[in-house]
Parts: sequence; C-alpha cells; structure tokens
Amino acid sequence: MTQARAPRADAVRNRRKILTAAGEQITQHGPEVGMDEIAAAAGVAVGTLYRHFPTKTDLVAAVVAECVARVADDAEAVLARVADGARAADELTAFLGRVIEQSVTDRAVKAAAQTLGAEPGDHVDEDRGSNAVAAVIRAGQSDGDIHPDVTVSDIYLLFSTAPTDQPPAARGRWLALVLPGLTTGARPVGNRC
Amino acid sequence: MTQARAPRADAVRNRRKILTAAGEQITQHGPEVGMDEIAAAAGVAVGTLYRHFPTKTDLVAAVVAECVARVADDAEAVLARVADGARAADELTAFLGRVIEQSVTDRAVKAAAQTLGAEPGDHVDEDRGSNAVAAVIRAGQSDGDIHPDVTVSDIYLLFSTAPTDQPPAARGRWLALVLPGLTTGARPVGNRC
Amino acid sequence: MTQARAPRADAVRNRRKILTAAGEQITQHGPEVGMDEIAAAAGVAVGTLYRHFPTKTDLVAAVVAECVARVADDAEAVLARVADGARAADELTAFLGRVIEQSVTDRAVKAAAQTLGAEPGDHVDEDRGSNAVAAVIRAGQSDGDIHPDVTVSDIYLLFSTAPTDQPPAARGRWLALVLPGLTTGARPVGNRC
Amino acid sequence: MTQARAPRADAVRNRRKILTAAGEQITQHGPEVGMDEIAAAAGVAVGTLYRHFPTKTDLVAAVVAECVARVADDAEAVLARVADGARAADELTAFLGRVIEQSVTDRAVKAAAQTLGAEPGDHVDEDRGSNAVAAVIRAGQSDGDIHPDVTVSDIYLLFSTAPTDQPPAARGRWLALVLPGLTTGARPVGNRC
DNA sequence: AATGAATGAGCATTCATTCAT
DNA sequence: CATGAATGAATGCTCATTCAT
Repeated sequence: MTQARAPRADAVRNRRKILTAAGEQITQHGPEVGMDEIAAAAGVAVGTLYRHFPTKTDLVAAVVAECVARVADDAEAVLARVADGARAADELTAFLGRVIEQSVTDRAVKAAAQTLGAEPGDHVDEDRGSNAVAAVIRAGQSDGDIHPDVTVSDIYLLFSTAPTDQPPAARGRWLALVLPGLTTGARPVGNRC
Repeated sequence: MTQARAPRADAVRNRRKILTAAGEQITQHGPEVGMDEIAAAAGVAVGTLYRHFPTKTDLVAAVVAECVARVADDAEAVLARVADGARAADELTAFLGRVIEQSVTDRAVKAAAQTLGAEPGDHVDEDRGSNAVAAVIRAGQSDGDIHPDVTVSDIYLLFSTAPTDQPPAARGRWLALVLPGLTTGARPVGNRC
Repeated sequence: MTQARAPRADAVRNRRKILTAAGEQITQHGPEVGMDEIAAAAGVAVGTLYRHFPTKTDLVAAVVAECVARVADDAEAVLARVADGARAADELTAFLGRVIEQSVTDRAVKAAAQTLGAEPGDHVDEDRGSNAVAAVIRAGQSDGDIHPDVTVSDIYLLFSTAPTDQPPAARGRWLALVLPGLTTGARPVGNRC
Repeated sequence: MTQARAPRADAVRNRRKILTAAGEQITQHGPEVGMDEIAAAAGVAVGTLYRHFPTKTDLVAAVVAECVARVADDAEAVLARVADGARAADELTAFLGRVIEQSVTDRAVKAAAQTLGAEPGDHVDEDRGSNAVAAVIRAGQSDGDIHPDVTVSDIYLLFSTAPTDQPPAARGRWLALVLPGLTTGARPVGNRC
C-alpha cells in the first residue's frame, strides 16, 4: 500500500481547478452547461477534463461529493459544540437551516445529481456526517427535546425536500412547518409568509 | 351558431392521445424526452404533435395544466365532504397524502415545467383548487384541529417539496414528519423507514 | 372539343383569389412562403389550393405566367402607339424602363421562378409579347434609331438582368449604361448615382 | 511570440476542404443545400463544419469572401498591366468578361449571400478591388477611351446584373450590349446569339 | 500528460404534400 | 368539391465523447 505513484503536482492542481470551475458553472447555469464551458472556465482543454473525469456524470458526482463533505464538516462541528454543552435541539435546528441555505447556492448541483443519476463516489464523507448527526439526535432525545422516533434518515429526507428554489421567506416558513415534526418544543408561530 | 364548428372527432382523439403519451413519457424518461419519442408513443407523427402544440414548452404546459385540474377536482371534492360533515383536518391530511402519491407519477412533469419555464395557460383551475383548500383550512381551524396560522400557501409549499422520487415508505414518513406543523392533533408515531 | 365542363363559377373565383394571394405573398415575403400561408391569404384551405395547383412549382409558374401576360399587354400597346406614329426607339426605351420598374415589385416572383425551375405553362403570352417587341424593333431600325443587329432576345436578356433589387437611382443609371448598346442616339449623361 | 501558435496543420487542411466543398455544393445545388451535404462533400462530419463556421451564414460569407478576394487579385493584376503600358479600356473589357465567366461558377454563391444576408467579414479585399478598378478607369478616361462619367459603381452594377445563368453565347452578347455604355470605341457587332 | 480538432447521434422545428371527413 | 388534420423527410444546430498530435 504505497501511495498511488505520486508526483503529478500539476495534475492535482488541475483537478482542483476543474472541480471548482464545475461547481461554479453548474451552480450558475444549471447542470446543462457544456463540458467545453466547464473546461474553459477551469482554464484547461476538454481532453484534460476527460482525463480526470471520464464522464460528465462522474464530474457531477465529484462536485456533489464535495457538497457532502462540506455538510459532513458542519455536522461534526455541531457535534463538537453539543459535546461542549450546547443544546442539541437548537444546534440541530440551526444546522438544518444552514444546510438549506447552502443548498440554495447548490440547487443546480442537486438537480444535476438527480438528472444524471450521479452516485456519490465514496461514502466516507456521507458516513462522517451521518454519524455526527446521529449523535446529535441522541443527545437531543436524552434532553427530551427531540421526538424519540426521529432518525438520521428523517434529517436526510427533509434535506432532500427543502424548497431550495423558493424565496427566503418561503424557506423560513418551511422550516417552521417542519420543525414540530422533529422537536417537542412549542410550535413557533408563522415565520412570515 | 354556438359550437366552435368542430367535426374533427379524430383530432380531439389525437389531442388526448398526445397528452396522455406526453405525460407518460415525461414521467418515465424525464423532460428531455424527444418530441419524436412522445409522438411515437402517442401513435402519431411529429407533425401532428406540432399541430396541436406548437412548441415543446406548450406541450409541457398542457400536461402540467392537466395535473393542476386533477388536483383542483380533488380539492373541491374534499370541500364537499367537509361541508357534508367530514372532519376537515382528516380530509386535509388524506388530501395531502393523495396529492403526494399523484405527484409521484407527475414528478418529472413538475421538473419539466420548471425546466422549460412553462406557464400554466389559464389560472382557472389553480384558483378552483386554492379556494377549496382555503375553505377546508378555515373549517379545520374552526374545529381547532388546524393551527390558526396555516394558509393555503403552506399547503402549496409542502406539495412542492414532497419527496416524490422517494420510495413509498419515505413518502409516508415525510407526511408524518410534516403533519405536526399543520395540525394540533397528537403526533403520529414513526411510520416505518 | 366542347368546353371543359363549365359551371364551376366558384372554382374560377377561387383560382383567382389564389393567384392574387400567391402573387402578393411571394412578392412580399419571397418564394419561401409556405403553402399554408398562401392558402390563408387566399381565404381557402390548403387542400383547395392543391386542387388548383398540384405543386408549389405549378403555382409559382402560374404567377409568373401572369407577369408575362402583363408584359405582353404592355408590348402590344407599345406596338399600337408605334403604328400610330410614335417614335419606336423612344417607346422601346420607355417600355424597358417600365418593365424594370414592374419587376421591382415582382422581384421575388422572378426569384421564385428561378429557384423552382418553373416553366411558363403555355407560351401564348410570351409569343404575343415577342411578336410585338420584334415589330417595334424593326420600326426603330427603319428609322435608323436602333442598331441593326438588335433582336428580341437582346431585350429579353436585358430584362432578365435588370437590377431589380437595387435602389431607384441604380436602376436609372443601369438603364443609361445599357441604352447605348441598343440605340444609335447620343449617349445620355450619368443619370445620378 | 509572433505566430498564432498553430500546429493544427490538418485543421487548416479541413478548413480548405470545407470552403472548397461549400463553394461547389452551393454552386451546383443552390444555397439551400443542407449543411450535412456540404459536410459530406468535404469529407468531414457536420460538427467539424460547425467548428470552423459557427453558422451557415458564416460559411456562405466565407465562400463569398473568397470570391471577392479572387476578383480583387484580378483587378490588381489588371492595374499592374495598365501601369506597364497596356491599354486601359481593353484591359477593363477583358476584366469584365473574366469576372462574368467566373461568376458563372459562383452565381449560386451570390444568391446565397443575398438570401442569407451574409455580410463580407472585412472589406479589405473589396477595397483592394475598388481601388484598382478606379485607377484603371481613370487611366482609360485619360486615354479618351472610357466615358468620363463612368465610375467604379457602374462596374459593380454591371457585375451584379451579369447574366451568369445564361449560356456562354448570351453572356458574350450581353457584354457586347453593355460595352458601348462604358467605352467610346466603335460598337462591336452582334456577337452571335 | 495536455491539447483541441473531429465525430456523429440527437434535438426541436418546418413544410410540401396526402387523404379521411 | 372544400376542408384541414396528418404525415414524415429534412434542416440547422448542439454537445458528450474520442483520438491524433
């Protein structure tokens, strides 16, 4: 298990440029941007792009994977704060809100993932996130703030249905509508809209 | 001289075949199905398809309009039952569930509508549905079963975010998670998943 | 050889409407107007149009034939005036100018004829025109005003190359440039442009 | 760092093949030849054709530009000979004849240019030609062989109306008819036809 | 390993023409 | 006879992907 044949310093740099550019392009113009456009935005030729990602689907999957990693980081930070004494239910709520806001930017990415049936390449980051969220949920349930039957799947389910393409007011209202299903706290009153 | 002078019985039949086929094709293969494919599925030539719908966007708009009309019919039926003494909150819940199930079929249609920026031609059916749902909500609020701040927009917001592409179990769970945001009743326990 | 089965009064009317409409449409929008458009302009259905002219080429040919007939009428009027004592060279010059101006309107028609390789159906009118022009030329040659080697073909050749799509100034200048090739008179000086 | 960094020897070759093929196809079948047909004639795929000329209009414009360049070259050669002592009026006449003959090949190209509203990209070649012709005209006028009011526009006007679609005999006759409008020399007698 | 030219199936749309009503 | 719905080949153009340089 030596490393995979190291010194492609520029190849690594290219991969980064491509992923960044792909994220931006897809976010801005939707998943139907051409590969040529992404390549141009990354400052490489299409050929190079295809060397790194043999298929458009693969590229999109990689972009999606990055999202997942970012969310996992957030989830682990949440868990750390909860371990430090923060209230789990509050943190989870805030987390939910944050992820939704992030998805707004990445809406097209989500669409892309669906459209192309992109599968996240490796599940490492997904698992990191899941484990952290699970721990937070357990903490909230111990506090009596989160319904005992709530699971990580529920959180994912809500993520995947967040109204990312709606105006901020609608997103806020949606969170208010959905929260009572998770927490035992008093129902917040009609967040605008 | 009242009729629109139309002995084109077969033209009407074709229009129906096209709308049906378009709904099916879009549902099954997403909004990027070719017009040729839709035409083939409808058993007509492309030209015929274009005679009835001058643009792909128009076709999709028509398909969407049908969905809306169906939902509006359902909403009015609900209202009728409520007027007949049925419990508004229960009816609303069932209605929500039914629409979600229906959307499963029409998920791609919804996507298509968004993708192509299709505008529903006339808003008559949309308004029919809205009015009926509003009346049902008011009834539920009088009963004390529906939260006083719930509006028709909330219902639409939930429709538009329903997990139509998830397995049935997930859809059921989603409904369970979302209901407490609408109704005052006891929270139902974890519908599987 | 009785007549061809007479009483289609409305059929005759339709034929006229179609020819007129076709002329207008082709003139205004060029020869690539659709048959549907022509039919609509004529106030009939395409089917009717096709009953009268089995092919688009045929329609165009008929429109062209009408042009030819108009020119032939003009030529015969010219001949009549010459027989009445008018100066043949002057009349011919004016005739040339008139036909060119007329072609301006019918430019698209000319293009259509070329594009579709339309053949004038019967040559009756063509011959009428030719005979009249020939007689006028002979008269002018007797006067010594028209070069002895000028023929009807020359006139046709010039017709067919008139700059119908140029501004009036250019058309005038063209006539001035071309006239010395026909007449023996003093060369007119640079008609603008 | 002077060159445009271009080792695409084959791309250049393809561009040439495409231009040649396009010229031929348009000449033979008119401007409505399909892009596919042109591509096939050039021995490349449509995509390649579109890489070189993003639009049919662009292709046609390029083909037309080549014509213009060829004529400009001819005009400059004429001017050179005149400067060397050749008789300007004779050279101009011969030039006119040559261009007409060349236009025979490019007749459809001209039509195509009109049809598609193709604009010659840069006017460099057009100006080269104009300047050379203007100088030749001036020389002929000094000799007293060309009418003093003749301008470059006149030459262009005649070019644009040359009977390129007529048989050779007609083209010769046309030249004979038109020449007296330009030159002061004795009128040539009826060149056949 | 990077480049970018080439490929070609695919797409939405048009239109002359046919034929059932 | 007229109508207009149906046909389907054709068109200009796009874009994921391959491959010679």
